[in-house]
Amino acid sequence: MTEIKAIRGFNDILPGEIGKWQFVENTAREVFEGFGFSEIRIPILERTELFARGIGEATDIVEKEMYTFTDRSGNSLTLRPEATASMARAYLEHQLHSFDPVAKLYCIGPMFRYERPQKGRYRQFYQIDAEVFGVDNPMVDAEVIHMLIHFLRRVGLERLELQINSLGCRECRPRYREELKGFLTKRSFRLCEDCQRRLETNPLRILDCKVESCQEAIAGAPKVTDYICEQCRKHFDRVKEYLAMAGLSFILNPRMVRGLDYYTRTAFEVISYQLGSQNAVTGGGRYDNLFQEIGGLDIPGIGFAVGMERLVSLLPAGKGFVQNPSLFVAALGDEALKEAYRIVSQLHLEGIRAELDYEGKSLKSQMRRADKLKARYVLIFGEEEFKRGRAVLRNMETKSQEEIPLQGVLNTLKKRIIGD
RNA sequence: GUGAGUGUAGCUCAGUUGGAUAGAGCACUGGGUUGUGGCCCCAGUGGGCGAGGGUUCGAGUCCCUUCACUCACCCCA
Repeated sequence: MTEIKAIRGFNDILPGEIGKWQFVENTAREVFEGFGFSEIRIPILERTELFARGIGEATDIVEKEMYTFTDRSGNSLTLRPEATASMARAYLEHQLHSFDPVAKLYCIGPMFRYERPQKGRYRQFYQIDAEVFGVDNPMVDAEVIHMLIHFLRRVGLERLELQINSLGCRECRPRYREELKGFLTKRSFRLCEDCQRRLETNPLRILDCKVESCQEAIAGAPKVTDYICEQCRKHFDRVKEYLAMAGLSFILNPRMVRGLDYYTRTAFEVISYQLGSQNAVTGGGRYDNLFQEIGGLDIPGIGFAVGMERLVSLLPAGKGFVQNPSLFVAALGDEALKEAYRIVSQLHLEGIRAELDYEGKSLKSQMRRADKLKARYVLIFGEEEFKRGRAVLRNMETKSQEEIPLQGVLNTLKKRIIGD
């Protein structure tokens, strides 16, 4: 029998680290709700077409990274590679705009992309998504970014860098694209192999190529922000203004490019230099064309996705996320063990973490286990005391112990455990 | 999809120019204290060296193939 292991890029999150995940999720819920967002849960499977149209046929995600299969009735389905398209679909399908044109939604859950795993990148990975549909006012751009930064601070992350850029709209971006292409074509002999190809497929991507010779070739290249139209320029100026009003500092990165087709105007990323090569903890932006691609209505949107495993990996180690038992009951002898079981069961009903040894091992080994589990108290429940109607309660930290009567043990224990 | 690195007990690793029953520390179990933890001491369980093939009298050590993991590229959270 060969051992069955989890498939490539799919990881288990074990009890030792789950505390961090719960902490991050709880903080996100609290912060986002405070900013007026509501949770939405969407399916993990969608019709392939939703992503193909929403994200863009020519993107890497759609071209080579989707988990797509045909179900038993012949429909092409895809495990969601991101949440935004599904959230937009849900918004349209249930006509949420008829309740209020502005919808502030967030969603937490796994995404799937068939990529080669590496540090900070897995085939199943978790994202926290927040989106605002229905407003294109720059004030919302700033508000969303403000919420994001506030969330990251609440989670305890320091030394992060907020980068912003404007990608222009469908009117002005093509102009810039041509301009850039023209500039780079003259210097194409200095570009790496990948960038030679990108010159045709996606010239903007060349801007953040890491190859040195490419960086040199890019020097002096036209900047997006110099080519965007009047409306886009105004929009971007207001975003910066509102960000400043919120007291946020940011770095303008005219070379930041987003890989999904639907992004327009504001784009942003939060970078950590403590991560590996995949250093974006979160990324997002405005997408005023997405809705038209998938449904027809002209609804603007803006949002971001936080990469949970990247975020969790930045959290300080330890920090009391592990839950330890409050009480360990060490019983000796069958009768005492039965009584111990009764007591522990009662404590569980009160929500008190209590453990006992089921195997009837020696007191020494039970004490060892209690110590290993870092139990605060041990109730020693031997046959002698049991006959006398008493038990010994030991405080594992102070090493002091006292004899308590069996009558009313539950109350005594509750008082001791909850009391301090 | 491409490239590089790694693959020996649950974990971290050591295994000399291929040589005799594969090691250490930690962890685990038991004992030293016939009913008491974390330190210490003693003992024990546990792998046949990712898998398959080859070279050889003999391979964890050499060659080939394959798989897995890691990091990086592409791209993204």
